[in-house]
Amino acid sequence: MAGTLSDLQIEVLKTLWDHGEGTVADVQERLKPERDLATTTVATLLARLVRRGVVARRRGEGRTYVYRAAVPEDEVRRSMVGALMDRLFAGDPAALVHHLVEDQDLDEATRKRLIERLRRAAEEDA
Amino acid sequence: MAGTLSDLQIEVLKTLWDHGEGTVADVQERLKPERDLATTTVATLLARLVRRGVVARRRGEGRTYVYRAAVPEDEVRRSMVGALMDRLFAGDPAALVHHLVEDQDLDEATRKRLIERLRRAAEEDA
DNA sequence: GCGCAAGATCTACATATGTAGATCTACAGA
DNA sequence: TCTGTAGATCTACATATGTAGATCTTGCGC
Repeated sequence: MAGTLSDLQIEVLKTLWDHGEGTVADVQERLKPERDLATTTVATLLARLVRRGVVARRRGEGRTYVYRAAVPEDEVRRSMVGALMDRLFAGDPAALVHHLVEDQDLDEATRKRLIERLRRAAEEDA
Repeated sequence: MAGTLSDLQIEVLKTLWDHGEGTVADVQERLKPERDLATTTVATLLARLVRRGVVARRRGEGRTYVYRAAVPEDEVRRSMVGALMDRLFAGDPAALVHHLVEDQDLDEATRKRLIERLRRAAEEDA
């Protein structure tokens, strides 16, 4: 139930998933390396995410609000990967894997590791 | 170089990939089962995609334009899967596969088939 | 040759997003 | 108590998208 989230929105959520809850200033700080946004911009982003229900907030020290993700990372992954599969791979996960191995432009090392992982995944299941 | 494409935009492209080039009317017709859009709406969508460079057009019979995809499906897949991997799986394809097997909500049959495919993919490589 | 209808293009509006200045408010320190 | 300021909220604007009515154009049938 995460709906579609934009790149930036996911980056914001990521800071919350990875570093736990945080104030507007915290989030701004964490995003800094990637994108240097004004404090108000970050505040707006968080406010919108709260309105959407994917982020929640509580009072912290003083008047400050402390934000936290209201949806777990897996759920967002599930929903977004699902959407992508539906749209581009007719909902077939195997097709996506196939694409990963065949068409995605992976360097040799990565490819090797991926195949290895696939083998393991396939085995440890069964 | 496909940038981000919306759901609807992909559906439009899909009609072109799957059925080959077509006029506005054709595309509208093909989209009908999914979304019943006005002719002008489809025309607008196509015009915008042309402006973006992902769709091209040529003159057909009379004054009609015939549209065709200007980017191949794999490229769009590559670019969109790549973006998703970067955003949600730190660019690690193995993590995405892991997610597919572990967290994606697949029914038993699909899961079985997927594992089988993984095994095959892993073997036929190496 | 002429008018009409089919198709192209223009204009328009709502919502979402990226971005941030302008304000408002209330807490901590003088 | 008064006030500066940190932090929250409001307002604003550009672009993208979903959607389609209003026009404009022109090839075709008569």
